[in-house]
Amino acid sequence: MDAAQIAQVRRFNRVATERAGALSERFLGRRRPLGQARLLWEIGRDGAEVRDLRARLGLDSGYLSRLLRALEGEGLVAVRPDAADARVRRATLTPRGVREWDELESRSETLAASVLEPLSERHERELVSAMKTVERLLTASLISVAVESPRSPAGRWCLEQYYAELRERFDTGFDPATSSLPDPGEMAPPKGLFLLARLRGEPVGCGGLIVHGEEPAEIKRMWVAPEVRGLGLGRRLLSELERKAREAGAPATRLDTNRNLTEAISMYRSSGYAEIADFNGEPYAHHWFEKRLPPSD
Amino acid sequence: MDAAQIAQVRRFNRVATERAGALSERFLGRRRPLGQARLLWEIGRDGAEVRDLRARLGLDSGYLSRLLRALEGEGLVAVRPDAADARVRRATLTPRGVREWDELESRSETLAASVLEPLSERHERELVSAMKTVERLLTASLISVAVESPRSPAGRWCLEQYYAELRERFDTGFDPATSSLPDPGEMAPPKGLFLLARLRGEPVGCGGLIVHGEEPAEIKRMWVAPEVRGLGLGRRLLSELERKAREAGAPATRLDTNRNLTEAISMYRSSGYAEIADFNGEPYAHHWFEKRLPPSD
DNA sequence: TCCATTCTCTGACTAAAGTCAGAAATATCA
DNA sequence: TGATATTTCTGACTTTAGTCAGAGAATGGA
Repeated sequence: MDAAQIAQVRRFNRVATERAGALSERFLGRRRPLGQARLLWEIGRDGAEVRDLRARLGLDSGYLSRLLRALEGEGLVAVRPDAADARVRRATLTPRGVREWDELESRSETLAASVLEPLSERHERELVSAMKTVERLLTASLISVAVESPRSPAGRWCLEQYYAELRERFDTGFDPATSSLPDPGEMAPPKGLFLLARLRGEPVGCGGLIVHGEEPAEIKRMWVAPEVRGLGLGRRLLSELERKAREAGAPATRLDTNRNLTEAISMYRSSGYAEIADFNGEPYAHHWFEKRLPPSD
Repeated sequence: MDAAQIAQVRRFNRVATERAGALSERFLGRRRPLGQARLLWEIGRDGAEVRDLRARLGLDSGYLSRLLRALEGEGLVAVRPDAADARVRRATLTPRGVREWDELESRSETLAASVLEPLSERHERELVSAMKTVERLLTASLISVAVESPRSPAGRWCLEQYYAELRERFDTGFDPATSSLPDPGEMAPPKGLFLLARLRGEPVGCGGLIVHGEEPAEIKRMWVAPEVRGLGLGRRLLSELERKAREAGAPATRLDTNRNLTEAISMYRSSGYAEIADFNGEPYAHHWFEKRLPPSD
């Protein structure tokens, strides 16, 4: 990452912000304040719970309440208590609100079209394909990886997804109880740790590490959500776990895997893992890998 | 331009705006209001005239004045009358203001670096190159083309740039008086028209058309500023002029050019122009071209 | 020299956005 | 059942952003 690359990112930010400015003018184009327009948009055709809106837009509850009253006053929105939990309230669009929403939608579409309109067909295709790349990789860079507890709701959810995928992909199905997989508690200090990847707050991947003192550390339960595959998250989790293992003084990392997880196997090989003999007797595994770690400094 | 392309542009807008949001938080990160921070940034290390700031930021003069007073009050900015014209005032940063500006600069750099930081080297290169493409083509799509008077300040400026370039590139130099180039007045209704291309308000290209009734119309003084070459503006101007000629009932468009303007010649050829005999006796020309126009409907 | 124009500033506003401290209703759990 | 937490709402604010009219100084051109 050199200065020229950073300068390019900054130039890009400037131009993209200029265009994004046009986007908020799309909202401002209506005579409605931006805050109200954004809220109307966020409620959407299907409606939304007020607490969700608060979280998504990051608004103060008092302020949000007032915005809702304003939209209600204009006959665009109706707010009713939730059937299941009467503390929670749901906002839905009235027929007039839906018309207004459609109008915003169509403005947004017109704006997008106006970006392509002045370009020749060749440049148009070139721009769309570059935008696709930028969107994909910008999304990748929005993913944060941090140590969390495997017992947290997000941690449990990822592990559940992981098991479900194994059940589906292994020839024999998969039952966590039969596997020699460690108890979640093992992936917590002092014996190990658990990394969780999040995109916009939602969990999208995980990976566990178990440290065995001077022996090689074990990498377990690496999982990446299907919607973010191909963005390099697997490799990122892997190298982060290796770093943590090195910091803990492990001379190497080891892992096992099933023959059906072909992408994982090729990622391990290309990340410097060499196949070794069965070291843990895991009944679901067909391959065992190890990577020597350079000493931490 | 199909629905899938438009959808991609919208997805891109969403993600890029999300990142751009981080950008305004960079400003908000300081405890200073966004408006003040933007102004401080825009004044820059070299200072700026107040009227320029007003134009660049698009602010009301009263509002700008108050923002300047606020920054002055904090000891970040000094405003002094311009030496040449005492109506104009220049804003410059005080040493403290420079420190503040450097802080914003470094925040912006850190933000840009944080976009690349989570990516592998391969993805990093891929992202930077896609950003470059997006920036280039988004800039192209920000260029507006409109009919203006060739006598307007912007029109004159473009023509002057055009002449200067011919002087430089023609083997024989160039003197508008010797050329059979038309008087600017001819490129105005009813005999013709003049197109001017602008990027963020600044003129970046032009092209004139002279209509000869039922005879082929003539295209004259096509010029594209060096900094926006390669973005398809020449072709855009050309096809717009052809459209105007067709609307005026011309059966064809004609033009002449000098042998040294090789990019122009190849653009004419690839746009459907065929070489014809000298039709106007222009002393500086070596090639004459014509393109038949399908009748307008 | 006078008149129109340019440029900046001040005073007097408004609207939008956001904050904070409770109150009230409902749900959850020991 | 009671204590605690969650969710939304209202009232009473502040700050930011922006508009508009007009004053006053300086300039440029007839």
